[in-house]
Amino acid sequence: METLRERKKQRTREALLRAALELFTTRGYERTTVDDIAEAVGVSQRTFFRYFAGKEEAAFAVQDLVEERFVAAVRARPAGETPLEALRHALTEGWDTLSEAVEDVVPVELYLRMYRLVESTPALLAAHLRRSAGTEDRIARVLAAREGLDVDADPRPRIAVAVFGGVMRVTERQWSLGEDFSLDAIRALTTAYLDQVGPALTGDWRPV
Amino acid sequence: METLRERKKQRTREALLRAALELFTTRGYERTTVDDIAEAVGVSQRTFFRYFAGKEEAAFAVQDLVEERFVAAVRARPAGETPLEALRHALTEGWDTLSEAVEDVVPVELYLRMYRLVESTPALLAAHLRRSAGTEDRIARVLAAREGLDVDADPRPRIAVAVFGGVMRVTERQWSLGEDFSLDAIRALTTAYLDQVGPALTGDWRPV
DNA sequence: AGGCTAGTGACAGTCGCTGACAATTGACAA
DNA sequence: TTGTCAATTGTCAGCGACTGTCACTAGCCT
Repeated sequence: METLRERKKQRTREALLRAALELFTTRGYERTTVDDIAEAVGVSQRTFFRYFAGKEEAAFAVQDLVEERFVAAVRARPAGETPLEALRHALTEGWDTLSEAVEDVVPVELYLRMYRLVESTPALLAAHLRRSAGTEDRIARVLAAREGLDVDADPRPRIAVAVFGGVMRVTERQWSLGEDFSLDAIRALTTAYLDQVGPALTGDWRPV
Repeated sequence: METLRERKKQRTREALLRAALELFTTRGYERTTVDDIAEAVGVSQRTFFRYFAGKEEAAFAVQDLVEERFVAAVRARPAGETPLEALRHALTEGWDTLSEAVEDVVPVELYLRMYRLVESTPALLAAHLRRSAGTEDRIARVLAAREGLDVDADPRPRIAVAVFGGVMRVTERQWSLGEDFSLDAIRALTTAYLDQVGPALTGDWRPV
């Protein structure tokens, strides 16, 4: 029971988002102007900026959704799990249900193409890393709360999350450089790399 | 035995850099225009862009130097050390000799003020994280070479560096939020946090 | 039906940044 | 010294991201 106005706004936003991602992933991020996006949807440039604070925000609108789900998933993990277990399970669980969640907004395939584009576009990579830092901060707070610690007094929550996040970034990069751009591929890579944290911190890196 | 032209260029670049950092740290990064910097030095805006690719490059010119030294330090570490030992020692060694290295270009105090500004300026933080990612990549290659591994086949070098880098970012953040902005403070924080990696990855976070 | 207001377009302006061209200034040989 | 060449710089024009302003239109509500 929503008003016509709201439906119209929703549709405009969705059209802008989809057009933006489509243009970004085909033509490239830098080579896509805001005017291009606005024109593709048939609105003025000014209207684009009323829906998105900038190109960047449009580029990460879906990613926002995904990360929000991840934070929620961590929060929902049973208290019996250790922090790292909670992170890991929340993550794999997130991959499992990602398709349905994303598909509500844009085709998953478009999201994955965008995800790859981020790695190869310096401006987007920078934005992504900064946003990840923000998400990591929130997760550190969740973990600290789970364990009854003060996140500002005890560095362990932040460090654990930073380590986890670091591995995820390596994973993303490797995935985007590979040839299998499926969800299964990134899921497999994720677990494989998380298993390598222990060995990586060990002194002896005997060739495998 | 350098020509007058070269000396003049050197002085212009130095003046631009110093003016930029001074303005950034007093007025703020976003609130400083390139015209401001150029005018402070008495050159045209176009000339600024002939010395620096953009505001960002000026902001990180000193940091470039510092990171370059760090990479070199890692490369110079004795082969007997484990990868993590090498990183840690290169880092603390870097702090020890930072003043002399930086002071050749700008006052250390200015550099440290800039370093703090990065944490509180989203645009700079994003740029910093992207640049750090680049540095981490280079270090991963150095470590892989040290251990005779293929950095693209074995994920351990990248993971180890990502973990190390993650801890460093947490350290930087905490330092910039604290009250002691001395080099000693950041050095102490660095070693303290690195010692927390083990405990942070452990399951039980019993309140201290 | 008519007033109210959210949403939009049109316009002007700022700032980062780039290309092109002309003017200047140091380098170097005659 | 002077003239030539090349490097450095300033000026100007223009693009793209983004913002403020204001008038206008279209949905909402009585």
